[in-house]
Amino acid sequence: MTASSDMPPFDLGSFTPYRLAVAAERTSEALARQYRQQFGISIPEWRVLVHLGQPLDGAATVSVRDIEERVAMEKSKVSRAASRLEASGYIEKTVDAGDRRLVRLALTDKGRALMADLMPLATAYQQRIETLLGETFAGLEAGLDAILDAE
Amino acid sequence: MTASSDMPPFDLGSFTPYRLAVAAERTSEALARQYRQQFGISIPEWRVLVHLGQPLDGAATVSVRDIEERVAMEKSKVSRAASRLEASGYIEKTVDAGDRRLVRLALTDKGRALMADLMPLATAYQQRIETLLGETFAGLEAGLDAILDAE
DNA sequence: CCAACCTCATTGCATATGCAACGAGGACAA
DNA sequence: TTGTCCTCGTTGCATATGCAATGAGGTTGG
Repeated sequence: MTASSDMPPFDLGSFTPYRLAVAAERTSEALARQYRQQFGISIPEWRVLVHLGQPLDGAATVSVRDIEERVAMEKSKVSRAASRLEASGYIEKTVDAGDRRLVRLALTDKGRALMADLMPLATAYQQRIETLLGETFAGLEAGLDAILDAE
Repeated sequence: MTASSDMPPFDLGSFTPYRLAVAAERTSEALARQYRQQFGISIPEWRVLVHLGQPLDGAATVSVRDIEERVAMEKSKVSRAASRLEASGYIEKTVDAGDRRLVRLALTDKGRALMADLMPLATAYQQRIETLLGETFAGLEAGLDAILDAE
C-alpha cells in the first residue's frame, strides 16, 4: 500500500492538453530556431509579418487590433513585436488618418524581401510535417478544427 | 498588382505549428486558470506534482533530472517549480544519500491532499475534451502520436 | 591519491510575458 | 459644446523564461 494507491491513476502522457503543448513546442521550435538564427525573428514577430503579407480583407487597413484578433496574441505582444520589426526596418507604422487611434502597419521593401526568404522555409516545413504524418495528418486536422472552432 | 501578388500564398490559419500552438494554449488555459485561482499552482508546478504522484518506476527515486526528462521541461524550470512547491509545503526536497548530487522530491501529506483535489479536475477536463471532440478524438491522438514519437 | 572530466541542481542575467493602468482619440447624447 | 463612456495602442511592473555559468559531487585512469 503505497501513497499512490489512494489516488486514481493519472498519466500526464495521456493528457490531451499536455500532449498538445509538447507537440506545439516541438513543431514550433525547429522552425523558430531557423528564423531566430538566420533572420533574428521571433515567433510573435513572424506572426505579425505573415499577417502583413496577407491582407486578406482587400482593404489595406492592418492595425494592431486586427492582428491581435486574428493571430491569437495579446495586444501588448503584438505591439512590442511591431516595435521591434519597425526598429529593424521591416515594417512601417503610421497613424490612420481617418481614426487617429489606429496604427496602420505595413511591410517595407526590406520587409517584403524578408518575407520572400521566410515563406519558402515555412511552406517547406509544412510539407515536411504532412509527409511525416502521412495518413494521420487528416485526423490531426479534424481534431484541431474541433478544438479551434469550439466557440 | 499589389505587393502580395509577388508572394506565394500562405495562410497562417492552415499552418500546423500555429494551429497546434493555439490549440495547446486554449486547452491548457482553461484548466490552468482554475489551478491558479483555486490553488495557486502554475503549469510547471502542476507537471511536477503529477509526476510525483505517479512514481511509475516502482523505485521512489524522483530527482529533478527524472522529471526534466519525462515532463518536457528545462532543468531550471523544474528546479524553480520545485522550490515554489517546497516553499508552499507541498513537497519535500532531500539530498539523495547514495548520490549526493541528486535531490529527491517527494509529496508531503499536504501535497497528497492537494493532489486529491487536483486530479478529479484534470480527469473531468480530459473527459470534456474527449466528449467535445467525439469521433475526431482518435484522429487527433494518432496525429499527436506521430509528432511526439518522431525521434 | 589526484587530476581531468563528467553529472546534477541552482542561480544570475538578459529578455519575454501577462495584466492592469494610462493617455490620446472618438462617439454620442444632453 | 461638453461630459461620459468607449476603443486603440503603449508602457510599467511583477513574474517567468532560456541559457550559460557556477559549484558541489562523482567517476575514472594513471
